[in-house]
Amino acid sequence: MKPKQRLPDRKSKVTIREVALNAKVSETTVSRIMRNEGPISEETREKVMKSVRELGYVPNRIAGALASLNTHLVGVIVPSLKNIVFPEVLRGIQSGLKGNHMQAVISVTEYDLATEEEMVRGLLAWNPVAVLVTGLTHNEATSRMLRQSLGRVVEMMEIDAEPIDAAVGMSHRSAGYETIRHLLTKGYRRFGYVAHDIGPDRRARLRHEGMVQALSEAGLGFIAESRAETPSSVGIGKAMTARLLERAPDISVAIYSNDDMAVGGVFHCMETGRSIPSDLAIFGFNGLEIGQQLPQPLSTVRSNRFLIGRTAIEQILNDKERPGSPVRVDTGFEIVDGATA
Amino acid sequence: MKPKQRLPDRKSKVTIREVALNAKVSETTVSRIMRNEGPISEETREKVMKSVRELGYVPNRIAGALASLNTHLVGVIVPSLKNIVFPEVLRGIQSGLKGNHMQAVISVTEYDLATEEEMVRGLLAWNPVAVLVTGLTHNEATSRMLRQSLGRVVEMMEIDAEPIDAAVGMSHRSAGYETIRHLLTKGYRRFGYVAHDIGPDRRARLRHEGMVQALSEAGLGFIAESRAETPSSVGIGKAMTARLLERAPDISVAIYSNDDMAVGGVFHCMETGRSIPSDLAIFGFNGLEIGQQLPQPLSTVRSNRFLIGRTAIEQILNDKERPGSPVRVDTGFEIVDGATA
DNA sequence: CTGTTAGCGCTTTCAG
DNA sequence: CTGAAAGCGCTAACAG
Repeated sequence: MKPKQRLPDRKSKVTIREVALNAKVSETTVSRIMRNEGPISEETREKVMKSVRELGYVPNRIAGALASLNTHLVGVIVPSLKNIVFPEVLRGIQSGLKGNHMQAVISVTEYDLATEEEMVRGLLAWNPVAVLVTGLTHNEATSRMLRQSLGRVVEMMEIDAEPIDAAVGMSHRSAGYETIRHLLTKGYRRFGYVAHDIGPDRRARLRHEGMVQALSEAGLGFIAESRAETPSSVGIGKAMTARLLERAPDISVAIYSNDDMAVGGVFHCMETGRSIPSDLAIFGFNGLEIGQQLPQPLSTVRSNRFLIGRTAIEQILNDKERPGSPVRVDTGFEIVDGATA
Repeated sequence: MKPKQRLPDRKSKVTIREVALNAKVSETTVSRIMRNEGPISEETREKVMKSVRELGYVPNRIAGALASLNTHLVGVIVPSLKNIVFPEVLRGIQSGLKGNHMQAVISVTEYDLATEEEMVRGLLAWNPVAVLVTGLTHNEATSRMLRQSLGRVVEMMEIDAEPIDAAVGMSHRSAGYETIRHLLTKGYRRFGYVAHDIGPDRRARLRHEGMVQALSEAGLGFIAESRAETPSSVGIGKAMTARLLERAPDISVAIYSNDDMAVGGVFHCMETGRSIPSDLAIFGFNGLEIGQQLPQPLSTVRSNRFLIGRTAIEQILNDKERPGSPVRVDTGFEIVDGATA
């Protein structure tokens, strides 16, 4: 009777201990080699690396993090993945992380501050080196947690208020203000506003405020506004444009809460045979590729999403400690004078 | 001389120890309460929770994970965040994770298998409960690591080959095949193909193979193909369409590697005054919102990205152990008979 | 250049 | 229902 073959136990993890035993060195030495730290003789290194390869050893970062009190984790919280804006921020983050053997733990709030609180609590439990959150508005508990957390905290996207530690983004209020100044210069006087549900979208609200201010300084105001109660999309942009034009057929320019919505406006005009910009001018926000590739490039404001993510990471890489007083980094914006307004 | 005020040390973390001391119970009890596990008297629970709140205790998941040998981490690897497809998969994942107090660690490979290897190694070091990777093709080292890893492994997006543990997605080869069958039924005979750089995009290649097969069975083939050497985008779709039409002005339908490219094709036709579909029919892949909102809804194949992410998570939630033999879950696809072909 | 000794903060038996 | 003891796998001093 043949003895049962002893299969290698899939569950038997190989730890630093096995490697050390196998290579006949101490665990410390193996640890040093795995982290490229401290002086190691070439001979020892090779001997150890041989064992590492033979055994297929993968260091356990959990244990490492606990011992060194340093996770190389960055927590990231974005409100949505629904339009391409936040994935672009994430791309910036990933690009900044690359080569720093740091890892991103990503959570999505769906624009809900209570969810944000939950996500922040969950992230902080992993002792991340830094937490990158979206926006400067949080609920009480979230703010407290972030303030008291040990690592860095970067609030992304906007810089219109005082951050906890650092903010990287642009002034949405100015963007709104400059949008109107730009359109006034071009001679527009009859303004309409088309938006998605901007209740939870503070930055869209700030832009709107900036617009209203600039309009009011010029003795004007929006003739009509049409706001949806759903998140932004091209379809909603179409629908809200139709509604706006019903209410106020005589407006000359429609400003949109963002490019997705504005593209919907463009499509609506195409479908109803309106000429852009003579029958209706259209102005968006973000500067997405799709808008720039339309037969008539969309007039809009370019926000630098990738740069925001990238810069946020650079902030935390440049300085592991919080600055004496909160820092704001302006990644700017740019009016894109397209063909639709 | 006043004694220097003793500020609460921001760096002094509050651990389970402090809570236990403060509440005059053992650490074990605090641990049980924090995890809602085991029988605890109401009295004790309240006493402890009071201390927890007072001290602002946040359990350290690193330590917890090390002790319990269970992180509630799910590693996710996607090739790109550049178009909206993978963010939609991520949304599905996040939606499935919600309420399971699990967290996603996300990495991006930029369609590079060596980068993927690095990312997989990095992720496995955190002992995730599961790893969700994109596609069924990996390099040798990656495959080995995934096979030997302790947790579940779900390969997302395609099911055209044998997975390591489980695959969730659709058959891209069939999608390509069915696309041609559909267009043949509609009477098209003169086919062109427009693509982004599909070298690293195995799924686009599989679709192409399926198309070529169906064409060949009908005694046909692509009259012309125009492929870029860059990732997909609306702009590239425009440019490649122009190039295709130069080479073969007489094709009747252009099939695109995906919707982004196809939308570029639509815009090109608008700009050059071609009628769709009479002058040129256009067919995409993915079923993105933008395509469906065009003045003429795009004819395309709907892939269920959100569902793929969602289902991948459900797989690992349903069964913590790997199935006896690899499982394939088909999330299907659907021909969208739009107005462009 | 290498090893020894203590933990990191929590969970898990196993006893009461 | 509660607690004591023994680690999880690794790293950080500190010696040699």
